[in-house]
Amino acid sequence: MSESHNRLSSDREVISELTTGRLSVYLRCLTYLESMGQKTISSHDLAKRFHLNSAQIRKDLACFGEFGTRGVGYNVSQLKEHLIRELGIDRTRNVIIVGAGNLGMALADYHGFNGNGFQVAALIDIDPNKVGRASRSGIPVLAYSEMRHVVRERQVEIAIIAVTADAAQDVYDSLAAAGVNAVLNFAPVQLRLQSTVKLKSVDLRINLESLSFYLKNAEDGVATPGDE
Amino acid sequence: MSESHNRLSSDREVISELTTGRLSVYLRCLTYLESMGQKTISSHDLAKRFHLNSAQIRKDLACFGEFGTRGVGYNVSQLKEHLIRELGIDRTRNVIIVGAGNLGMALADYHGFNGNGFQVAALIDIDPNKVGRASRSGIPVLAYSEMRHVVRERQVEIAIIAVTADAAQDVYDSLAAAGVNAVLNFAPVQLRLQSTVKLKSVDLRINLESLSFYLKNAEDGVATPGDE
DNA sequence: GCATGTGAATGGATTCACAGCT
DNA sequence: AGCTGTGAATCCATTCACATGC
Repeated sequence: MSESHNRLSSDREVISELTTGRLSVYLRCLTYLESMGQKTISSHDLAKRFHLNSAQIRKDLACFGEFGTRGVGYNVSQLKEHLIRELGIDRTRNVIIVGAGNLGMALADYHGFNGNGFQVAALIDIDPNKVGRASRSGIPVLAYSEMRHVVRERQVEIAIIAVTADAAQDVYDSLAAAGVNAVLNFAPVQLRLQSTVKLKSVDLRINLESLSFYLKNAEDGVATPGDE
Repeated sequence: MSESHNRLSSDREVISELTTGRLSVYLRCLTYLESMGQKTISSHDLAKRFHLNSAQIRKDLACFGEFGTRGVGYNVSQLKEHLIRELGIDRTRNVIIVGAGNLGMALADYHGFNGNGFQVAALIDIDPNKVGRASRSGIPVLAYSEMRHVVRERQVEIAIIAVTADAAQDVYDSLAAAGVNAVLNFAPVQLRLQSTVKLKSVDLRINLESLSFYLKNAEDGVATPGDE
C-alpha cells in the first residue's frame, strides 16, 4: 500500500497541534459514518461536513502514509482504526483529577473522559472532608498525600488540574515529580513548564472574554464572524 | 499622546482571536502586578512572565493606539483599564447556561463566570425534575420553554451550551432565534453556524486525545514539548 | 472520470532589527 | 541608556492546482 513510503518509524515529521486537533474531529466523524453504515468517504465529502478544505484533510491524513484509494476515497472503518492507533487511544490511559470541587467532580463523571481510551482512576483533594467520598458515578476522592502512590500504583499517565489558580503551580510540579507527563489544566494561570510534562490549558475565562470582545465590536459595527 | 494616531472609530483593523486571547492573559497579569503595587512594566518584563516575545506584546498592544512611554514602559493601571474597556468587560454581561447537568451546574458556580464583567442569570433544562431547583450558589434552573423569555427579560448576551452532543445543534439554533449572539459550546460536536451568532467551542475530548497523541509519540521517542 | 497525494503559491502570524522618542 | 512602535524578514499553515493512479 505504501510502497513509496518505506519510512522508518523515527523519521516521521513533526505534526502540529492544529493537525492533531483535526484528527480527533475526523475520528469522531468517521465513527458516526461507520455507525450509519457508510463504507467509504472522499476528502471532499468530509470537508463539506466541517468548514474545511479538502486539500487540508488529505494533507492531514497523508502524514501517516497513504490511506486513500484514488478515484474512490477512504475506507471509513479502516481509516477510523488507523486514527485510533495514531492518536494512541487504542489502549486505555488512566487519568486522575486533582481538585474535587464542583468542576473536578463534574469532569470525573464526564462521559468523554470515561471509555474509548481513557479511564478516570481517582479524584484527589486536600480537604479532609472530601476525602473518602466519591463522585456520583463512584470515582473515589483520595488524599493529596496519596497522589504519588496512586500515580505509580495505577499507572496514571494524564492528570487534570481543577484546583484554584493559586494552588495550580504546586499541583503541577507535584504531578511532574510523581511521574505524570501529560496535564490538562483548568486553572486560570500561566504555569511555569517542566520539560518532561506536556501541558494543555483550557481557560474558560479567556473564552468568555473573547466572546465579550466580539460583542463589543459587533455593537460598534465591526464584522468578525466565524468559529473557534 | 496619540497625536499621530487620529483614527476614526471605525477604521480599526481586524484583530485575530490569537491576539484577543493574549490580551486576556495580559489583563490577568496586569491585575496581579497592580495588586503587588507595581506602577510600570516593560514589554520585555511582561514577555518574561509568559513564554512570549516582547515584540509580539508591543504589536498586540499597539492595535489600539500608543500606550507606552519610550524609555519607561507601560503604566500598569492605565493599561489594565484600557484592556478592560477594549475587551468589553467594563460593564456586566448576562449569561445563561443551557443544560443543568454536572457540567452546567459546575460552570454556574465557577468563579470566573461571576463578577468582573459576567453574571450567570440562570440555568436552563428540559428535565422537569431539575426545573425549580438551583445551583449551590443559588442560580435557578428554569424550563427550556422559558429560554426565549429569559433572554429578552434579562438581556442575556452570552449562552453556554452544556447539553449532550445530540441536543446541541437544536439548542444553538434556538439560542440564535432567541437573540443571543455569542455562544460558548462544550458539547463535542461540529455545529452548523448561524451568521449572527459568534461561536467558541471548548472540546474536552479533543484536548485529552491530543495529550494521548503526545504520550504515544513520547513513547516512540518523538520530541514535542511546549504548551497549548 | 474521479479522487488522492503533493509541490508550489498564498496568506497569516511571529520575530527581527532598528529608527525614533523620553 | 532604555524602551516603544513598526517595516522587513521569517516561519508556519492553508489553499491551489495538477500529476498520478484507480
